[in-house]
Amino acid sequence: MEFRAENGQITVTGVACFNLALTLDCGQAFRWEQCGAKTWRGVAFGTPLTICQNGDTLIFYDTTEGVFRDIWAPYFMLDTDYPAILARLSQDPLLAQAIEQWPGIRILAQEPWETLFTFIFSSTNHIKRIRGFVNRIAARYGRQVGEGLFAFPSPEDLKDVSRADYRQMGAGYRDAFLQDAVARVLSGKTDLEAIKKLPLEEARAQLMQISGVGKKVAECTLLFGFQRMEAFPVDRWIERILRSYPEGLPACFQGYEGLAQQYLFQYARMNL
DNA sequence: GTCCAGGCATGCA
DNA sequence: TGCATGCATGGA
Repeated sequence: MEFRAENGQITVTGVACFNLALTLDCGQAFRWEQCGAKTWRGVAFGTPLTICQNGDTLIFYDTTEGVFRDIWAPYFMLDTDYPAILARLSQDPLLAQAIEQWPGIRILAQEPWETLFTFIFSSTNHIKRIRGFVNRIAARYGRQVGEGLFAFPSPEDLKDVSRADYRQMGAGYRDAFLQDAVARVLSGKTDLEAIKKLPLEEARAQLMQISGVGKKVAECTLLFGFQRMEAFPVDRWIERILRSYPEGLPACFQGYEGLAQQYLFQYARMNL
């Protein structure tokens, strides 16, 4: 990855296999808004960002080299060799088709807590509604970090939020789930830092101790929040597309099932 | 009005 | 272990 810093912005050139709009809007993250033809605005790790893509060039506005190195390069996985990974996934004909149709979807390295919380809310919800709820939560309980921009609230920030509060904000029956997640993390019963280091099976089992977290939400948390590329969330859409794989997942997915899953998710939502 | 959504917990066989 | 059902809500 090559980049240069000037005038308070970072310009990264020669970025291969990257589609900013698809990556920010494919249903893995819910806090990015399009604010121009090629420009998006959002917050991650308590840090606001405006970002623009022009071909294979990315421009990060109002940031510094330090913040770029510490937060945004890892968040967008700019050092990951996507061309090599996608070439391998393309050995599968259906995935090759999905990649050709929607090239440049990347996995975002999101915060574990935010990922866990938002995917607990995601069950039997549309992506649009998830976005609305998550942004309401951030605006009400998160620290303001810019004009109309809020950090996602920490478990500490949410410690006094009642079930009635969650209901009032539209959580529906998931109110108790969200409260349980906050309580477990605050009490240390769920240790997200420790889970990060566990083997996949154990990490999943730990997450599933939280009420409202089943296998699918756990896999989403592992994939999007812990960068476990071998995690494979199965929702209603993936369930449908799995009929195309009666023998199970192809060997070429090995180690990157989660990235393959994100392409299949896009393919299924747009084509089925 | 009807159907559905990045599911899960629970009860029952 | 596997299947059926209820769950809140708003977008399409």
